[in-house]
Amino acid sequence: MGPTRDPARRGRPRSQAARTAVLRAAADLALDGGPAAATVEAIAKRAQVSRTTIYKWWPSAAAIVLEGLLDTVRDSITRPPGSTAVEAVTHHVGSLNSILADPAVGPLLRNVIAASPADPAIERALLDQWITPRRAAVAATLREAVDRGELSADVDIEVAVDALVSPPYYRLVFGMAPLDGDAVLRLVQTVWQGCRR
Amino acid sequence: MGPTRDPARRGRPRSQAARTAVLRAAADLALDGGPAAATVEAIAKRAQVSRTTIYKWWPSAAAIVLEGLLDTVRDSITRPPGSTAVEAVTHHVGSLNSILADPAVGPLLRNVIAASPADPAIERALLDQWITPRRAAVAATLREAVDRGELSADVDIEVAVDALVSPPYYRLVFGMAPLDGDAVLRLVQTVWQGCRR
Amino acid sequence: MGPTRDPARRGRPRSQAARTAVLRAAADLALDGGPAAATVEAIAKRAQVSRTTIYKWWPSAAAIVLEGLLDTVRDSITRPPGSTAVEAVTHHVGSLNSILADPAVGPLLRNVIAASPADPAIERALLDQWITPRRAAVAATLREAVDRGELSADVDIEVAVDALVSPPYYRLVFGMAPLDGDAVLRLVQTVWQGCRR
Amino acid sequence: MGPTRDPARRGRPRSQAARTAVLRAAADLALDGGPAAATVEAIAKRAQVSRTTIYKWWPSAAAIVLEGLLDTVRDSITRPPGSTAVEAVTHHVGSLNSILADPAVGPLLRNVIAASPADPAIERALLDQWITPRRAAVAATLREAVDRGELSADVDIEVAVDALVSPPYYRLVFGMAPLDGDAVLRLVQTVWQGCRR
DNA sequence: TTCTAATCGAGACGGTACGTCAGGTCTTCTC
DNA sequence: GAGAAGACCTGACGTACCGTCTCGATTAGAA
Repeated sequence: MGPTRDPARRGRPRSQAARTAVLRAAADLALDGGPAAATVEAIAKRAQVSRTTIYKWWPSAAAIVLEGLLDTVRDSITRPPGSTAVEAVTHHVGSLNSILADPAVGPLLRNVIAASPADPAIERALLDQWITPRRAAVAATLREAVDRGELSADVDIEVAVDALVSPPYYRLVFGMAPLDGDAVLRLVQTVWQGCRR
Repeated sequence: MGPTRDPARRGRPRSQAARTAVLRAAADLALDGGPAAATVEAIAKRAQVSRTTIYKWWPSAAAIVLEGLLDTVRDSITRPPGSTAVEAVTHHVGSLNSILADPAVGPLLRNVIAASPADPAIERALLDQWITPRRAAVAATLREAVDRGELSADVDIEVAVDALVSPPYYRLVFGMAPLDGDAVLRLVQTVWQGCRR
Repeated sequence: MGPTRDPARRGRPRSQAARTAVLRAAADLALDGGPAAATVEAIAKRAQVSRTTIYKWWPSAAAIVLEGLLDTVRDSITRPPGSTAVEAVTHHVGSLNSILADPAVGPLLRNVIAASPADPAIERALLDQWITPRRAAVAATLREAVDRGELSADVDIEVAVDALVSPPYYRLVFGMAPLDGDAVLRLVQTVWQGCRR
Repeated sequence: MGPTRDPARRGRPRSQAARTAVLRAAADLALDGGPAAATVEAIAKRAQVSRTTIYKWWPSAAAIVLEGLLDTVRDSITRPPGSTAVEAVTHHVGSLNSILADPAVGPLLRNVIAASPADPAIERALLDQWITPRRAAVAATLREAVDRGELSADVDIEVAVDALVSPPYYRLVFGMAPLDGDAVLRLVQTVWQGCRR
């Protein structure tokens, strides 16, 4: 209930310019050069920031890319006001697919996913800050539909969520062409129908 | 009409012992140690094979792991004799899920997937030798069901395949718990129902 | 008008301990093992210094040996005070011969000479920092003797220098026994006499 | 005095074509590329000969270069008929200097010298087949002059030989310009005069 | 103002793995 | 039996990044 800002922060404050320069540089390098290009060394050089500073604030290059990623897609889980359950799901899967298909985002996420098996911290962050919230949003909508009787009571929500959201990731991680808008519609429709009886 | 043996193989023949030792070592290292442990250096040491020999036959550590992987799951795309279409699909998705959930296989595939964004050759091989044949098998079965009128004529086969096969991969790459047998059944059922009308 | 200390030296200062350890290790290895033993790898190991640090400061193993060599014989070109020209020349050739005959120096120089045809930088350094200053010292003394009328005016200084200094090198590079003190005396005497008329 | 050819040599005889091709290739490579270029690997490739064959007949690349060198300068120790001692010495030193100054020979010898500290066999061969015969020829001539009273009886033959022959080598191994004809004359004259009294 | 504390930039350092090159040794087939 | 072809192990190369470590320079609030 008191003021949350720390009143006793002495010393030189953290440079916001350095932070954004680093995030920007990491994204740029990763986008044209792949994961191999986004090394701490290269990021430091491009961001005009010393390596020491980077190591002070981030544990790895992948962590930088992930932080930049989460920054850009913050608040991307939305539900159109007044929408029905099926509309909401369609909107969610559609915007998820759009994000992953975005050439300025998808490759970055793919890089972070690639870093995750070697780095438990990345794996955790990815689950907690990316996967789980999105699954929860879809699951809530489905549960609502079940409650309203729109969907069968014995639907396995987790399985339904899997069927709805995994295709865009699957296509991303294997470098396949992303789903187009129609395909997303058909996907949702198919699963939705399958959940009615 | 002579025997099949190649008459013109000059020079010392390739050591099969070395090949298998390398594949074995790579798998072992990757399984307990993650992708970071399966370096060419470490593989060479563990397999008692020289680094140069490895570089002669494989372009990277990931390529070794992939080759070992493809070796172990060779001919894993099967269809139970006399099975109906839905049984065949269920069998396929179930065995795919089992493979990915196998603690001696899944992590290896996850590592290879992680290597793919940085290595176009790995990405290609993964698509051509892993993904495409499996998709084709499922797609053929679905098409057969459509032809027989078991499924609606306007089913989008690619979308249906996506919904059926992507969940196991999705759970693998994000380090989530794999689907259990029941979940696989429900997944297939849901999608199958969704494709009937 | 402050002290001579450099005010603008940023970053971690170079480790003198590492430098001397490397020079020492290189000399030791080269002395018992020959040029083949003094690899950068072996030097790094023996000096307890990382290979990268070595590559940061020296371009090759031979360069290290040469630097150590130049360190140990620094200021070895001296002229006894109050000496006549012939005494000075005798002293110079004698001490040159002693250096090359020194089992802790000669083999090192021989190694560096062996490296020179394959490495222009070594060849240059050898000429500029070893050969030329020594030739110049002898040439100056001879020229002085000519000026004083002790030697004939039409002496070819370069040829005389060659005759005086080359034998110790010749014996070193071919692995022959070095000249002893008497032989040096006779050598100088012979050439000196040959230069009087 | 029967035929010198061994009557009991069974199997395929050694290919002379291979031998000369190897010697030629080694010389060519060493001449434009320095010692680093004349590897067994490169020689085999250029000579169109298998590496195995080379290793069968020569112990190292330097040995090949040396053998080629000795082939080309065979019988180069001559004495002009009817020449006086001083003429003979002048001729010898002059032709030695010419050989070392020859751009098709000097660099090869320099390479072999460079290989000698790391290879006792090369060092031995160089002394036995190159240095010693030449020193012996000069020493014999000098001794003859002493016997005839042309030179002082207390001349140190070894020292005199050193002074006469070492300058060309010295200049070769350090990459200095070779002596020209006049310089050779003055060198011999100087030493000769110095040996008279 | 001066002190104190933190950040930042520069750069050296010990490591690990990379991918390559050459050296030798070997095994097999061909002439 | 000589030679060619080629696989193999060994060891060193020079490079790229890693993560850590000194330093000095900078920038703030606190004394």
